[in-house]
Amino acid sequence: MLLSKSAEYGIRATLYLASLNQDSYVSIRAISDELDISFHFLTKIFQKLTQAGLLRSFRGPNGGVALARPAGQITLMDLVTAIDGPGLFTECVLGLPGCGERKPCPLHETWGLERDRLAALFHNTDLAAMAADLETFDLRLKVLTA
Amino acid sequence: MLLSKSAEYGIRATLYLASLNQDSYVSIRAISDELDISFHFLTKIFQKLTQAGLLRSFRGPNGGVALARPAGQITLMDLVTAIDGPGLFTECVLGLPGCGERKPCPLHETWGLERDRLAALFHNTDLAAMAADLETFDLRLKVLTA
DNA sequence: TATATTTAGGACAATTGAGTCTTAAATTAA
DNA sequence: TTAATTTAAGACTCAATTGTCCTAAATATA
Repeated sequence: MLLSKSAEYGIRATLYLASLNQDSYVSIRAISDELDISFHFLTKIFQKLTQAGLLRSFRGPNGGVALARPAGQITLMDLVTAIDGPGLFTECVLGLPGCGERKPCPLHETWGLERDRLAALFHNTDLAAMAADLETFDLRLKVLTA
Repeated sequence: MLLSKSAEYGIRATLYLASLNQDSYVSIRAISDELDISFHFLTKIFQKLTQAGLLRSFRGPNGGVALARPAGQITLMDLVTAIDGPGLFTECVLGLPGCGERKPCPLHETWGLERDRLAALFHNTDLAAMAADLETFDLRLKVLTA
């Protein structure tokens, strides 16, 4: 359980939105249908991303959501921290509230290195790169229908 | 949320047990008191570890729990998988059930490398090494009392 | 203006994780 | 045998996450 369900859905759906490469708004219903994610649940997740300034939204006919910036300027880190908060990259892996340089827990150093790598990975992976991989390698965003 | 609360508690408590370096059984009550972990909750966690063969337990006066093997032969990986299951090291980071080499999700390759590093870290860190660090660097297992 | 469309947002239900409590079973010692 | 100690195990409560539903607000179009 590295990411919450909300974060998983949010990443998949936003990446799908980016891959459409569309100028106009895309309705949440269309995305939730395509990716088999609950429409209402996805709406809430997108609201978070909109409030975080990662998406734009528009109500009414032909409304929907759109990336607020070019896909190359929205990173996995942006999405994860907007949805799950920064905890994964800041908190002690043993859950000790006061863990830090002064009084580290036994995993502080060793996990710190790994956590920084993970943070760098999330920071250096943007929607444009992922969308390009989607095309190049025929990757997928939804479970295969049986 | 890399690890569950149960896993956090389980690691802390088992490491504390190892650090005592005691031949006889140590009562769960003594450990839960020392680390400020709910006694009943910790009992459940230790039951899992006992059933997984990582701990021995003994009922009655002078009973308690003890490591089932030398501390050098119990790894973080043992503890985490016994408590949280293997999901962290096996499941798709986007939660796609069928994600694999044949039809990978966009993060499959990049997360796979990081996940393997994490798995290696957990696999290569054992209780003896951590207990030694505890002494050497005066690290801590419990929150500081105000 | 009236109607249809679509996001916003709150209330609510279901599920899971976290934590508590009680009783049973095993063991020791008086 | 009796009483005290301690883990085992199940029932139960509480809280957070996940998921559903309904109404309001904004917008476009007829």
